[in-house]
Amino acid sequence: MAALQKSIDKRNSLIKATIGLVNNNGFHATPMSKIAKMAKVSPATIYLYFENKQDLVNQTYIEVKAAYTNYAFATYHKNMSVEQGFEIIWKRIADFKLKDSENAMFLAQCDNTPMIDETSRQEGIKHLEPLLELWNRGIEEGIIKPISEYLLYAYAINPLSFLMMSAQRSAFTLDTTHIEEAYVAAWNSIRVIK
Amino acid sequence: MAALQKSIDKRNSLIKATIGLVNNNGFHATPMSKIAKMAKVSPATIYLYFENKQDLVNQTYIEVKAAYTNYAFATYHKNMSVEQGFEIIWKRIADFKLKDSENAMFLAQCDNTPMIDETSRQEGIKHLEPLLELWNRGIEEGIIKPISEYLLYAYAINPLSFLMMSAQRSAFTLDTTHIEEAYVAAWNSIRVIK
DNA sequence: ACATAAAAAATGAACGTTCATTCTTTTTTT
DNA sequence: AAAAAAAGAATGAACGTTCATTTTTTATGT
Repeated sequence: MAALQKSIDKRNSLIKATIGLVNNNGFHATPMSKIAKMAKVSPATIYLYFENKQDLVNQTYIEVKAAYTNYAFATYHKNMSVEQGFEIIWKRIADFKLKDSENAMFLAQCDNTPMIDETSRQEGIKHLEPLLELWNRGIEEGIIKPISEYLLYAYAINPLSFLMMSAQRSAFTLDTTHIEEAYVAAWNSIRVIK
Repeated sequence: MAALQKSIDKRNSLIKATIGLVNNNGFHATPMSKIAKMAKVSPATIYLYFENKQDLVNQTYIEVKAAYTNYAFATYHKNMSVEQGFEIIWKRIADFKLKDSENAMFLAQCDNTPMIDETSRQEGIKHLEPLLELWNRGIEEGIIKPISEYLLYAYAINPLSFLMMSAQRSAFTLDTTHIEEAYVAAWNSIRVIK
């Protein structure tokens, strides 16, 4: 195998191990030694790919966040109507959180703890631009309530994280009916009701 | 001062120190030595009040959760209409999260990490009974959508946590206008729209 | 093609530090 | 004076990171 590919594989397996262990134990309860063991690598090798533990988790965060937003916006185009655009993006996000719940859980933990550097967090937010643009367009067209983007996000998108966490932790199982109901609730919370 | 009162004070200041330090640094990055220092107590003394670090944080969680739900349901009575009841509880919760953001942040972090024992988490959930009862009544009366309590919570209550965290972390400031807008969004997401 | 030497990558063991917890002594209360 | 509470110092384990060596890869000359 080409040396470059081997390097990429090793880095990927380190990132994957980090996600798995942090999900189960939290940042500070996952030692580098365990990450190394899970990735089948020596602890010292991690430091060839990452500066230190903080750098490893920052890079993991940015990478997972990029994969998430790529997936979310993959089928969206700027010439769609606001309703269409919102439904498509919302359902892609739901899809990601259901199917790729390992990654989704990791993002949720990062977004709710002081685990990630502030700069890396900012970097992650940047990727959400298309959604903010869509909302602004919706507000201009009188379709979406003229409220802060924080409120829009809180009611339209974030509840999906909560649902995913509930499904992970309790006996609650998220099926397609729930997703449709959740979509209706999301849309009703942010649209202008006449 | 009475010895009993002194004991209570010492325990309270340990719990307060725990909340402050965990909020800023996370569970595993707050050493017992720092908690002791902030509470003006010897590290050894902590072990007279709590079994170990995990027990300290579990008890802190349960105590804060109880204060939260007490506040949330203080002005609610079972003979209120569903609309009234929901508005009153919702706004009390908003009030708590705004005014007592230290405690609210602590709960948010506990609820989004593997920091708390599963049993303590369950214990915390119990206190929400009155709200679940209200929702069931709302569903029976055809006022609230007949969907899972997880969905109701995700759209009606949890967004407030997200908003509080955003306000803490970014330049975003939550004022009374936002709260009213958020309340309308919450209600529209869970009520039956005719 | 192949042997070989230089370079790079990877390793396991070791280091210094930090932490939760305990032990022994001192202080405070009864 | 006895008992209880509190203290600071000590302990052992675990951690992130680095160091000295070994293994693997790459480049070179035949």
